[in-house]
Amino acid sequence: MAPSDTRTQILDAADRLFAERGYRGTSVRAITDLAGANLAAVGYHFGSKAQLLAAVARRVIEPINAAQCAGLDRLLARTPDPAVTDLVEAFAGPLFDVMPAGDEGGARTSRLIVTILSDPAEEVRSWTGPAEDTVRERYLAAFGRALPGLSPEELRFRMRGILAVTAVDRVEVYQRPSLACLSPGAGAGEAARQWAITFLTAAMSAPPTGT
Amino acid sequence: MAPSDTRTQILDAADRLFAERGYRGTSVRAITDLAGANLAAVGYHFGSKAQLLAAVARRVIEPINAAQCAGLDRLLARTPDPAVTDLVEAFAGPLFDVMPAGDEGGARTSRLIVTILSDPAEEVRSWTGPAEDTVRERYLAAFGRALPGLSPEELRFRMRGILAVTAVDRVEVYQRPSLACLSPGAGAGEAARQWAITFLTAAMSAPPTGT
DNA sequence: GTCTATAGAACGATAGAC
DNA sequence: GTCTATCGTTCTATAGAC
Repeated sequence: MAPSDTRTQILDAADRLFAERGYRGTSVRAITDLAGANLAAVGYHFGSKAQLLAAVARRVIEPINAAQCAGLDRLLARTPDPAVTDLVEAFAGPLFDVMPAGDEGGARTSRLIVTILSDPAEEVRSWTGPAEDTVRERYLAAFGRALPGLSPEELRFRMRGILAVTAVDRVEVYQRPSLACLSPGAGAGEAARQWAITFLTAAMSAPPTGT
Repeated sequence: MAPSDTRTQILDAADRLFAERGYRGTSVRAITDLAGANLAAVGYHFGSKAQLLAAVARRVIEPINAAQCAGLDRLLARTPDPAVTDLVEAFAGPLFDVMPAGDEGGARTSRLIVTILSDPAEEVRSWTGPAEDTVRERYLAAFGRALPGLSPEELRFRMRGILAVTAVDRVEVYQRPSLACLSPGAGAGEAARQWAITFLTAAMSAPPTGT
């Protein structure tokens, strides 16, 4: 129950190693070594390596979903038809907020998310629940009201664009800091957040593509 | 030398399997089986599994780079300061053109690219050459002239956005066709291409983010 | 250039003592 | 809940015959 629980230690170690080396690139032995636990502890607490990944994925995704949901609720309490820029901020913002450990931690978490989402293995994709789809559908409806005239297909394309821009940006910053062109000091993460909102608000607000 | 060369057969099989299962999820045995070759042939022709990946990566990336480069040359031959939308199309277009095998082949190639780019292993990242950076720098300069007032950092952020949107969109279409919301018939790929140009032109043209 | 055979190492999972 | 020990599998790489 304490935060230094073996189970929690394993989750923390797996979070870090899956992000840094990918799912297949991380052995159970590496995780338990980093966690200071025994090899058999993963089997005992999680059942298998794949179920450990599912637990890690849920732990990182759920707060993001909750924040996205709460943000939309807050907007809708003010007005039934929020502006595009507010929807963008409410949806993309939580992706910049993940992890309290500052810039490196946040980028590592984004790295973890992309690692999970981009792994083709069935094993890696089986953690997903219905909550993510619910949130996305709610935003889809809100964006649809804010952008009448946009076909559902093109709207969905643009929603994917939001995810792509937020996730990939932070991954690159983490993987190749020399290319980041961000001063490593404070504010870099905040700058990227504002750039993303500018970029995505303009993109979402574009007139529908003509036939 | 013939197209049914063992070496080429192995490259084709590796291209497909790396895209479908990732680098670590693909064994050399699976590749040689699909290629109708012997297990030892990979060692003989490429030296190692990692060097085979490098050959696969170069084979798929180089035509894209060449097309991006040629597209920029064509624009610059007309005017020294091309419009943002033309730059977007010249840069992103080749990412939609990859592979002649139609929509499925193109999406699989995009999947391969994302698999390669998102794999954290050093082994997987070592294929890269200086050509990609050169093309990107040339576009960066052209976009910089078309978008004065944008800081180099924000411009670079936006360039990453282009890559993110084009790559992730096609990956999702390939991984989860049920979510694609594209009619599987002809024109789906072309629609996505146009949507991307609309989306990205608006995003790139956004006014600079204020401090 | 192609093949067989195998070395040598790492992996995930688990049985069973404590 | 934690540990040791190990089983059975799979992997890449390569030596050496043809």
